[in-house]
Amino acid sequence: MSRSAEAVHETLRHSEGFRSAQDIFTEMRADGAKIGLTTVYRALQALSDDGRVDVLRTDDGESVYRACATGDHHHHLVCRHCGHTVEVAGPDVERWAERVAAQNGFTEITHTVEVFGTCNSCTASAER
Amino acid sequence: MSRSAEAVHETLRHSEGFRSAQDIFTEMRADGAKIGLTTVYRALQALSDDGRVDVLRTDDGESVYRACATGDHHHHLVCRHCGHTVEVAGPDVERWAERVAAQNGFTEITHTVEVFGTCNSCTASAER
DNA sequence: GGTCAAAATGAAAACGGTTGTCAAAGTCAG
DNA sequence: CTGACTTTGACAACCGTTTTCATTTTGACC
Repeated sequence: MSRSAEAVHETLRHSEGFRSAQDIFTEMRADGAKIGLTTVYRALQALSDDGRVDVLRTDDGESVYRACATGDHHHHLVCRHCGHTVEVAGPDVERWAERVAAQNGFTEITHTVEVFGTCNSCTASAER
Repeated sequence: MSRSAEAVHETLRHSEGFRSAQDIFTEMRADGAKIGLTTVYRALQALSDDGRVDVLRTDDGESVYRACATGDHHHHLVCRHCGHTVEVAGPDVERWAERVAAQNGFTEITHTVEVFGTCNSCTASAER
């Protein structure tokens, strides 16, 4: 893994929620890193290939990245306001997916499950 | 709902799986329809706003559309080879999402759940 | 029929995130 | 130090999508 990929990973590890490539690039530059946008994209791709970061697509088609605590399979609970993200395991969902797939003759299952909502503190600040 | 939106909806209704905008546009043109790409995009947007078609993002960021049997909340089981799609209800998943959200103090939940796999007939043709 | 304003249409340009290009810079074993 | 190989980054190209804007169509109302 190249030097800059590590740097990108490091930046990601300090972040709370999902970040876009451009976003990461801007922050790294602001922190004085000498890195190009191309390299950030390459690093993110490499990291996600290695399963070291998770990737999500926003509704407007942007890819967003996050360094997750574990490489194990998990899903995300994302606050749509502040981006705060909780990793959640969902054994029930896995089983459900397997079941409906099998019932319909589908094999080699993969699935995407993401939950969006408003987190505690954002609810609080909205009420204020 | 405008004339061309109906035409797009009709085209979609004849399709088996999820289709991209450009794809739909090409087919309609091939069928002799006089319609512009812009209008197809606008129609798809209107239709999805009305909940008359479902939208998905492919892994490479393309939006794909499908006229679904029901306006009720449901998920999809999509064959990654032929695009064949089955609509599935997932009450268990809904409950799971509600539960993990509540446990973490999240409210106003929405979620995306899509399952990809290889369908019966594609498994068969691969073995042949 | 005719007139007019509002809505719909589509060709082309703009947009924006992402990926490709390619030459320069860095790395490292021998 | 040298040469082979890898990494980097400025910039251009790409591609799906959206915007623009002038033209056409629609549908009231006479």
